[in-house]
Amino acid sequence: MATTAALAETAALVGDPARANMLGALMDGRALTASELAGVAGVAPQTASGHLARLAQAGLLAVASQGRHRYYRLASPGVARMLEAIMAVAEAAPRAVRPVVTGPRDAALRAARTCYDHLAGGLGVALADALTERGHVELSADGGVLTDAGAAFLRGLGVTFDGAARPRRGGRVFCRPCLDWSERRPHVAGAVGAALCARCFENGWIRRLDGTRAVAVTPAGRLAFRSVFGIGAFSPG
Amino acid sequence: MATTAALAETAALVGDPARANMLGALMDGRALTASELAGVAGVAPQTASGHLARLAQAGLLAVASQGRHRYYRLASPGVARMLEAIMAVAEAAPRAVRPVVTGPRDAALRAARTCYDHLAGGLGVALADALTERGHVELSADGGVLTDAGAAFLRGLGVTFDGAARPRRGGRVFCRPCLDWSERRPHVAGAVGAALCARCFENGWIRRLDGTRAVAVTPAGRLAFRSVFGIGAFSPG
DNA sequence: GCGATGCTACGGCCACGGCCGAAGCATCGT
DNA sequence: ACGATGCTTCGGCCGTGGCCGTAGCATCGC
Repeated sequence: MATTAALAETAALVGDPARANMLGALMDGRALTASELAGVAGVAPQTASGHLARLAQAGLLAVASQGRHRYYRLASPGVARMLEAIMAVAEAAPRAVRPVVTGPRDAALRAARTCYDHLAGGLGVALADALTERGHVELSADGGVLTDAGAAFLRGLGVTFDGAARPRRGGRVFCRPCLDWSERRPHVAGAVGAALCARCFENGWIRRLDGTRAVAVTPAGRLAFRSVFGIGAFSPG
Repeated sequence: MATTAALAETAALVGDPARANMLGALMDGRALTASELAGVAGVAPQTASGHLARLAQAGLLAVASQGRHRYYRLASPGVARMLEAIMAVAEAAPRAVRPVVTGPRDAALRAARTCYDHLAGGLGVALADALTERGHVELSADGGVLTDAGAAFLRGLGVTFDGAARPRRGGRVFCRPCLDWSERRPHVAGAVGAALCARCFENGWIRRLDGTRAVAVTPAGRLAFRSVFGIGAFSPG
């Protein structure tokens, strides 16, 4: 069976620590230069170059040359989903041998971060809880849906999603649940999650922290999340 | 960041051809013995034993001793989803270098097969199309839902799903869409897909083909799929 | 009890692949 | 035009890990 060979090839690409570091750094959906990726991977530029070429050729990364820089990003949302799925399994693994001291940077990641195109961590889960509590979304392990009330609510916030993601013939707007690796609970992903996240950035409610996936809630955002969603403090862990 | 190390470890486990063959053989949800898995992997028993021990320790496989046999199976649906996600990315890769002669066995797999606990391939997609056409389910890339009419329809067929999977407070029954690697289109997975698949086996509409994931449609099944779902012939490729 | 079967543990062989130094091209700045 | 920067290619070193032969332990059949 030829298909398991392809399975092994793709998995082996992710299975190298240096490449895994690169992919992890790209999971927030941004594009990074080869040098930056060499830095996060902890390898020399020429080593990183080889890794990036392989990842691009395999269709995991897309590359855009711009001046003398080359920007690499995840080739598709499917790649991000794959990485999520692997991390979910890895996280579920018996942790016996790995107490893992979670440093301060890790704490920031757990509090609030982006996950390719949507929000995750404590903030992401709190938003999902608030939306669920008010009947705006319904989530389960198998899927999720944005209710009519939820659609109206988000429209009121100025959140817009392209019509491409909604099923033809006036069906429902689905929102993909994404299992959070730190919270172990689902949060809102898919087109709805991406649009909501984008709006939060536009409104200045959150901003990126240094050069990582972690995001910080601004003072304005703190007010907004409290008044709009009823979120006071969200669990940092 | 410690999390990318776990990502790499898990991916590396899948990234070996022998182990990938084993995992692929287990994707239909059955449990196989160590010897059988050594056979599909094409390695000696002692080599397979080492691989299986590593996969089990990492939480990818569950093992049950029974007499002098040891039965290995996927540890959770999450592992199956991870493998699906990797195969989806691998399948989307530029195929330039790989014309891949699809043998007769491959053709049977493409026509109809199980995917952990539900139906995939030509039959799975045809069922999803029929259910969608009649308004019984709605599917999109981000999620899916079983309509009230669909729930009644499946109840009439004797399909039963446990209440655990349905969200609390009388919400909708979701059905997870699973991107088919051969058809490149979504089919019905999740709790609904699993229950429907189980019912098809119970009714004798389909049966397993030799020792693979492929299934054959019985004469009775051919009649049933035509009369109940309006499926005449489903695409073999 | 005895051999056969299924599985696992150990040891050594070997090769695939990651790593960097050196060198070669592009592009940008002045 | 010149050097500096960013990226890639090539070549060789070396360690990790897959592989099987041999051996050891449990279970089954008679």
